[in-house]
Amino acid sequence: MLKPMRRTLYCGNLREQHAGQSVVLEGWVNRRRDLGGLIFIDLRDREGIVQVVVSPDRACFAEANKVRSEWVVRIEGEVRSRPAEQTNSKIKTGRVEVVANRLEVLSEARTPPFPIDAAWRGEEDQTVNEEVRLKNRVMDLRRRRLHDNLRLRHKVIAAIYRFLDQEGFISVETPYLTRSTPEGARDFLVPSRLEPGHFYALPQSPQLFKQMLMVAGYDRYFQIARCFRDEDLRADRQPDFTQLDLEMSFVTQDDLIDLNERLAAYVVRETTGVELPLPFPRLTYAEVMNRYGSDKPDLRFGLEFSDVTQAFQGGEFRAFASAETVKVLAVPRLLPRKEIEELEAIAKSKGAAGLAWARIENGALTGGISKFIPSSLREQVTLTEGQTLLLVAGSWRKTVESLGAVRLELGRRLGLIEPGFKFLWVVDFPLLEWDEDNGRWTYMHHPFTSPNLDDLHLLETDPGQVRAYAYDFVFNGSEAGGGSIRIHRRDLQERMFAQLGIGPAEAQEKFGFLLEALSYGAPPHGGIAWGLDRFVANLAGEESIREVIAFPKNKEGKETLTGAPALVDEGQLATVGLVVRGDS
RNA sequence: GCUCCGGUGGUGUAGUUGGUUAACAUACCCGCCUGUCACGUGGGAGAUCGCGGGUUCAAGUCCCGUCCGGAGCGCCA
Repeated sequence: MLKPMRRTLYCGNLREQHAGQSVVLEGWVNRRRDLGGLIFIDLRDREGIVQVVVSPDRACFAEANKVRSEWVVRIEGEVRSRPAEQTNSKIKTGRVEVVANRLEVLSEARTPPFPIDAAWRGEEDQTVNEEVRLKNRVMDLRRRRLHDNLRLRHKVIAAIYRFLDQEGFISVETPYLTRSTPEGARDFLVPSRLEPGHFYALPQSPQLFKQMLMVAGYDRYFQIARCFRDEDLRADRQPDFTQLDLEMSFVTQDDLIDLNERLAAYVVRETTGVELPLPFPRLTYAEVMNRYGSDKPDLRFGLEFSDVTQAFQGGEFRAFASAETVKVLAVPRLLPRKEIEELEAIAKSKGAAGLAWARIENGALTGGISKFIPSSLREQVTLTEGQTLLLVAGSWRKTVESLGAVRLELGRRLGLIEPGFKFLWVVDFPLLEWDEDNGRWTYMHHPFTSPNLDDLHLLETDPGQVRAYAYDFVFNGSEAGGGSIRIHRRDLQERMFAQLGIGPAEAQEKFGFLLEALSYGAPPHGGIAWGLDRFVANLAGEESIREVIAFPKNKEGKETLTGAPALVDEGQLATVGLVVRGDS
């Protein structure tokens, strides 16, 4: 009986300093190269790969002959420095190799459905259809890309804990089985067995619990919290996702912004080594909408709009003469007609009536609406040779949002997006916005957001003018977080509910527990929630948050690996008092 | 619910104005090979082109429908 071997270190951690040592390695066969009289095995574990040499004079040569990709083996051998001409600079262990004395197959493996090995040996992974990847997620997770992303995610979370602990924060867990509050997003419901016909809801965020923790005096709370929203998915949206949720008492908006940008800078430094200049730019909602047409502008490129409403006002170009807003984007290229039409389709999808254009060629405006462009336009925009002007006119909101979508598309198409991390704060959001469909005012952030006290007197008389103490945290054009100072006085919270059309009875029924908490001495407080998945995806340079989530759902909300959602048997349904209608 | 894009051996791709045996790389299987590191080399197997229908002498290719996937719109306090 051979004496049992135990792993001595990770394959990927072998270095020249280990030369001469006997080691035991356990891992997967990344690749096998059979030269006939000599076999090389690249052995892999989570830390990387190392080359193992098996020569024909060893008893284990026959075993090494059988081994295939992704088999799990244990190897005992001796570390040896490689001669200079035999080193491999593409891998960190490339200056050493392990001469095998013993090789034991721990598991055989089927041929993998797609290549696993490339990135581990320093090459680029082949792109594989995401459907295939998700169905074979275990094998996909075995690839280096996912290893790197999930470890980055861990490092981000660990850094968050270190920083917030240092700053005196306490992490508290709040429940996942909660009460449905049918405001905002659609809830996931969980039927109750003990009370058939009644339902829990999975939390869309820990919002109300953290506010109650503030009333209870915890002062500084945070949680890495899973949140659930039953809405359609996107590249940056999953039905269950992770927030960094935090809340502080006796603070102002500036205190929160300061703490959070220091946290962001710390996390980015600790995980990537990049130093973010502080403070981050702070732009008002009105500014970002007017200049970039988005409340989450991507500042990795310029291409700002100019307002030319005045120049066209009352002029001969009827479509623009009486428009509430006219905005122009001066694109530093002569765009072909076809491209302008594609951009127009984007503008129209965001509600623009059209996308007007003109080119500046040979010192003159030509094409499109060039003959209608008043000379006074030059007072707002600097025109230079080789530009294409793109113009939208209409209501303020539709104009800026549609031109904002065009700006973003141009940033991508023209390759204007600079590498790096661009953060900013968007502040002074409106408290309320008019809901066309329901003919009433609705909250922009959530109903617990405090109005800016300077605007409080307008709450009933001119609600649209009231600014909120609300702030969004934007990272490379994605909303990485959002927060607000909350209402901490019961009377103001009731006023707010009234303004939202939530009567006293309804307020009591749905939010009585919050109102009661507020009546027992609530401190001024505020907080923020970061979209952790988006934050990590941006750090990793990934387009989709599915790349930083181990077991994500696909576009249809299905988890194809295990097959969720799935039917359940009638007995299970009966237990919770449910019957599924055949027609649904 | 809507718009757009895609679906060809295990994987990644090519496939022209419709034309004969659906091509290439890689992976896989079997040989040969003692310094490779995407080893090399010789051979082999592997796709009814997502599915159904239509047009045509002839469809991977054109048309219609449908399924699956992705990007976006709506939606997401």
